[in-house]
Formats: sequence, C-alpha cells, structure tokens
Amino acid sequence: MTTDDGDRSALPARLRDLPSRLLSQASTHAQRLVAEGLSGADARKWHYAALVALDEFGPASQADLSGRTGIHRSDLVAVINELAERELVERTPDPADRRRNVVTLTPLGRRRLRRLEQLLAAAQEELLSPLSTPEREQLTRLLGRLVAHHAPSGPTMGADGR
Amino acid sequence: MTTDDGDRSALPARLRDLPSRLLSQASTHAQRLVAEGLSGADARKWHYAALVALDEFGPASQADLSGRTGIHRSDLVAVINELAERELVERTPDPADRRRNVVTLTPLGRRRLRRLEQLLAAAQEELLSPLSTPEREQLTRLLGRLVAHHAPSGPTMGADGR
DNA sequence: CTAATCTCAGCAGAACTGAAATTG
DNA sequence: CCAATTTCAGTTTTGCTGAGATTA
Repeated sequence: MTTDDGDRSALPARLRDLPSRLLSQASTHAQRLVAEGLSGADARKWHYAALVALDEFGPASQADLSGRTGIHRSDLVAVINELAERELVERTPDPADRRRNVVTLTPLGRRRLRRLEQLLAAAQEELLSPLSTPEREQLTRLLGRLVAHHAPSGPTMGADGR
Repeated sequence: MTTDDGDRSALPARLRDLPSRLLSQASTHAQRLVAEGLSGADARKWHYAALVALDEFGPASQADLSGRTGIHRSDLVAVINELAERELVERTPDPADRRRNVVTLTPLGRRRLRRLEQLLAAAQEELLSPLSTPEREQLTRLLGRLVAHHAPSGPTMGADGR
C-alpha cells in the first residue's frame, strides 16, 4: 500500500543478524501468536500464568501470586478481577490475616486451564514450526541459560514475565 | 522490601520453560543492555539503525530509510531530527522529487557510527556471555530461521524492528 | 484525480510508580 | 510506630493510526 513490503532483504546484514534484534522480533511474533491463540478462549497470557500458579501451588494470596507468575502486584488486581468475573477463581478475605485475599481455583477454572494449555501448546508449535525437535530443545536450553544468567539477583525481578 | 525476590524458583516450570516466555524475557534483557550501551554515546537503537542503513546504501529518502531499518515512517521524523541536531546526518530537499528529503551521512556521522558499533558489540557480548562461540552462532541461526519464517510476506512488515 | 512523501497529533497496550487504606 | 497487602490513579515508553499539506 504505502511504504515498504516486497523488499525485506533491503535490511542491512549488520542489523538483520544482530542477536538483540533477532530476539526482539522473535519475541514479538511469539507474543502475537500466544495472544491470538489464547483469545480463542477469551483469555490473556496473564490469565494462564495465574491459573497455572494456582494449579501448581494451591490457593495463594495476591502477593504470592505476583511472585509466582511475574505479574506486577499492581496489575494482578485486574487479572484476578477478570478471572473472578468468569468464575475461574474465587477471591475471599484470608481469615488468618485480613490484609490478604486468598485466591482459589474453581473446578471451572481447572477445566479452563486444560483448554488454555492446549491453545498455548498450539501457539508454541506454530512459533517453533520451522525447527526440528532437537533444535527446539536446544533453542529453549540456550534461551533458558541467557535468562538465568541475566535475571537472577536482578532488582526485585525486573519488568518481565510476558 | 515488598513482594518477591530471593525466590525466583517459585516460578512453575510450565511458565518458566515456555519458549514464548523465554523469548520475551531474553528480549527484554537484550533491549535493556543495548539501550544502556548506546546511551554511553547519547544514542538510541534507532539512531544506530538509521546510520547503518545510510552507511550501507548511501543517501536515501526517509521512505527508503523506513524500509531499510524497520523504523516506522511516522517515527523516523523524530529520529532524523535527533541525528540532524547532532550533525550526524543532513536532511535536504530532493531536487528531483520535491516531496522527498534526501538524508545524507556526514563525516561526523560516519565516525559516530564506528563508536556505536563498538558499544553495540559490547552489549551483544554481555548479552551472550553465558554462551560459547558455537552456541552463540547456533542461537543466532535458530532465531534467524524463526523470524525468517514468521516475518516474510507479513502485512507491510509488522510492528517490529527494535 | 490518484498516489506518494513527510509531518504531526493522538491512541493503545504494557509495565511501572507512588500513595492511600487496611491490618498485623 | 513500622511493615505488609490490596487497590487505585497516573506516568512512561513504544509502536501504531489517521489525517493534513505538498508535490508527482
């Protein structure tokens, strides 16, 4: 239509092959595929993260959930609101410490989590489709070492989690 | 302090090992390292991209530069303003087509590009520091194949380029 | 008249900051 | 009095949309 397209190879190799740039582009595609996949069940990635954490560790306070998902304490409020609206979790005051809410997975939430797992697996599959199985494993291993190297002991955990 | 830290292992493996999530976190670290590195020369990543494209292909219109860098046509205005302020490029009307500006690299711009190359190389080095040389090459190759698979023929080029 | 170029003004999503209210 | 938890209001950053003015 207007500007570009049809000439992606015009990108200088110095830019095209920069690891930081490749990571950024790959990440953008990944987030798009995940968002599109989860939207098929009216869900966002943070919904999945919260449901997984509840499934894995059982009922938790919002502060716990923040630590276990990487969702910012301040954004978790909206995520739990949305999950509670859909009756996937219940938010009740903690009788033992009334500053806290206890967030609990409902049976419906557990079933929904199964569905999200499937949609998410399909998104990862599409994301990694150009790679063989051993290549996918290697990529995951290498990325895991990168983030393990840069994340640990960072200030409070950094911004991420997407 | 407040919430987390000191317990990064609290992250469920289902979240921790998701390729899309690893990509996002790795990308975030990469962008931070690049921004910090380039800030040592009062530059941002788009400055580098524009200077590289001009160095590689010679003087260009802003539309050309947009295609060759991935900078959005609308954001390129500010980038060229900033580069022109620093006298790294010159923006002059194109006599052959007066809708266009011709952007030209100045000698100072060429010298600055050398400096940015060094800062950027240092950032990539720090980013990839946990990996051996063959591992770095493999990571770059795998990421290149991912983006090549998902980018080509996309609508106008997509959002990315960071 | 249509299309391309440059420019600007403003939107949208995402993460973060800071602080108030409540409770320990 | 100090600290932790939840919540809200607002800032910042980034890429994008839409439209106006100019020229082909």
